[in-house]
Amino acid sequence: MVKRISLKDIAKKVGVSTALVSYVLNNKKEGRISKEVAQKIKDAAKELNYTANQIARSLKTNKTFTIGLIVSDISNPFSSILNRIIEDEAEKSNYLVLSGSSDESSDKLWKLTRVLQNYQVDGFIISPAEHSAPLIQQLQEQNIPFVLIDRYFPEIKTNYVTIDNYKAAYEGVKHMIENGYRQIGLVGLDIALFNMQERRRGYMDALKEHDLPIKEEWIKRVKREHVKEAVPKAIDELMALDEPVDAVLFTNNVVSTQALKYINTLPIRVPDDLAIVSFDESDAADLFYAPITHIKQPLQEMGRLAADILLENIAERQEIKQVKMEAKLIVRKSTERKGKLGRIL
Amino acid sequence: MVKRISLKDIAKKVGVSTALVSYVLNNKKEGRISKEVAQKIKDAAKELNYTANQIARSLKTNKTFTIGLIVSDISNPFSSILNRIIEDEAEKSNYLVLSGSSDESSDKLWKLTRVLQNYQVDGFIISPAEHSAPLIQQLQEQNIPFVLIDRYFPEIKTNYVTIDNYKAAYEGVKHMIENGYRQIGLVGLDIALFNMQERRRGYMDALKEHDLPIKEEWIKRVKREHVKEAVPKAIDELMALDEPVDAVLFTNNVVSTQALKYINTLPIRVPDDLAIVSFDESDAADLFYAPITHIKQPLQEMGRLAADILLENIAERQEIKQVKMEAKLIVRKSTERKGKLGRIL
DNA sequence: CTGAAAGCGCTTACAG
DNA sequence: CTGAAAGCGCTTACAG
Repeated sequence: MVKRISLKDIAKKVGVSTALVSYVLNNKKEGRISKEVAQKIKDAAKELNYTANQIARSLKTNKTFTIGLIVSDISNPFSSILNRIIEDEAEKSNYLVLSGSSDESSDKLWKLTRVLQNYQVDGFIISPAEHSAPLIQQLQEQNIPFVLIDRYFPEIKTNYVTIDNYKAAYEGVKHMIENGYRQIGLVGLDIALFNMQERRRGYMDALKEHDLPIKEEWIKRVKREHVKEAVPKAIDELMALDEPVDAVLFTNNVVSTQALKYINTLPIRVPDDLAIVSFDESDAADLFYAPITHIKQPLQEMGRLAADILLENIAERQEIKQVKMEAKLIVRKSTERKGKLGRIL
Repeated sequence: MVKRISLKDIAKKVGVSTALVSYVLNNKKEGRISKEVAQKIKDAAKELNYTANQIARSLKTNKTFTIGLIVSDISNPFSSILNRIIEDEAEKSNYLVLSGSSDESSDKLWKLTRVLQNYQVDGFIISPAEHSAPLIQQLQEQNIPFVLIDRYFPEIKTNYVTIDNYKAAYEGVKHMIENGYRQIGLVGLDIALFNMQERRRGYMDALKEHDLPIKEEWIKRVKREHVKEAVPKAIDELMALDEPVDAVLFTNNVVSTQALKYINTLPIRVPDDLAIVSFDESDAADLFYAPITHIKQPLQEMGRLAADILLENIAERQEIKQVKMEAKLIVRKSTERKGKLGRIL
């Protein structure tokens, strides 16, 4: 490495103190420093190609201009898109994003927050793993600025930005009911998170309020680590019932993508044999032979708002903000009115 | 924020110097410190829940245990998967990843390296933007440890990990020729990068060596900023020629996904009317009604190797390593032998 | 208008 | 076996 230029180098070159150099370069005490000296310092800095050592500055100021982003898996499109949005929003305020993946493990989440705290990040945006309520509670007690995104714990009073998962699921199921489907199943992740519970609750209430039966065997939960095998199995089971489902709600994008890939290989037709609504946009949902009706989360708004709330809280402690946005049901071919295709063919 | 515990707090509590605490907690001078004192210090650290301030440590040691990852767009699955792989590999050596997106702008790339250098990252993994050769050259001259990934500049001697893009494209096109396709087009990004050139060269050589004509109007380059409109337009043009193509190579995953979505809406059938080979895996390629034959890059190996090379270079300057891996052609329905389907139907 | 000095929280060469 | 001291590169309250 070439030796970095420090304040001292500039001070020596110009023949002033490092203090003066610091003031000038940070535009402090403007007007109280002679224009002439200030210009000399600025010229020297430019000439030497000086940039401040952010580490030294951070040690002194106790501020790093970094935020930690922790999601379940940064390679999941849902997360990587959020990452990019947050990166762009943070950049406007000269913040940098340090990201990490918890793999849905509260243990790993704990470690990550610990490591990132050692790096003195100014705050966190977290999509918490299951069973991580105690950790989140602890962060809250430590008065560390953070915003939860996508997921939150209703029993802990924290900042969060999410969608109304109950309503989103309810609307999706209601839409299928209105289009003539009656045996509606659900396939989701076997994760003890409030947003998943809410999606299930929305599903069940939609059925209930339309006087449709709720059957335990229509509700499938697959383990995150075994999505590849468990999703096909779940679908096979749903279709092999005495009373098979004629529609299904996928409550997660990973499940949905896996399911679509499998269904694509089966002799069942969508929507004739099976209508589908899934959470989240995806290339898979777009490219399935019958484009999938899906619940679109306002990622752009969510990411930006989460970043903004965090940055405000870093600047000055704010009141707790809890934001539930509306998801949008994008209706497409996978839920076309039951019987319609049949009649045409 | 709750006040962080420092070395001083522990030193005071135990009644020793901060130096001793530092030695014990870092397992330096083992055996030369009395077991009894060492234990006391460790107990106190645990009790006070001490973790080292990485910023202070970095200032002193000139080492941050962070690496900067700069790609074109971190929300592109190709990049976000690499990000995750690199994150996991780096974590094994207690490194953290700071990532950023250059948006294919050498200017933004320059800014990002600058900012990340101010944060004293120990090294970089970069997928360079077009026209960024001078910047890369400069990094090299500054003796900053870095590894290029996916893309590199043949005129600059740097570490890199990539695939043999020439061969990958050549094999893909050869495969289509062998399956009976003769009018083979190419749609790629209008980017002045060596890997894109190599893919075009592989495409052209495959045609040449099989005595097939190369027509300028069969080669389409679309602007990255206008993929959504430009890809459909390119495909329309290819199909509207007096001598339309009967096969096409998509040299980039973004182009390919966009193209598949559009082709899905057209009355042309794949592979009967149009055979397709595309670079990179994707859900879109999997879910297209005729699963797409594609060129699979060994992302796992590339990401890990890039991280390993970087970490070795951070530890101690190494000889320059230039790695070209083999991509794998995954043959599927989109390139089924020409006429085969026709005969069966 | 400018500078000397303290201090952020560590590490480490040196001395005893 | 242990500690005093210097120093990493900044910022800033204070003094003049």
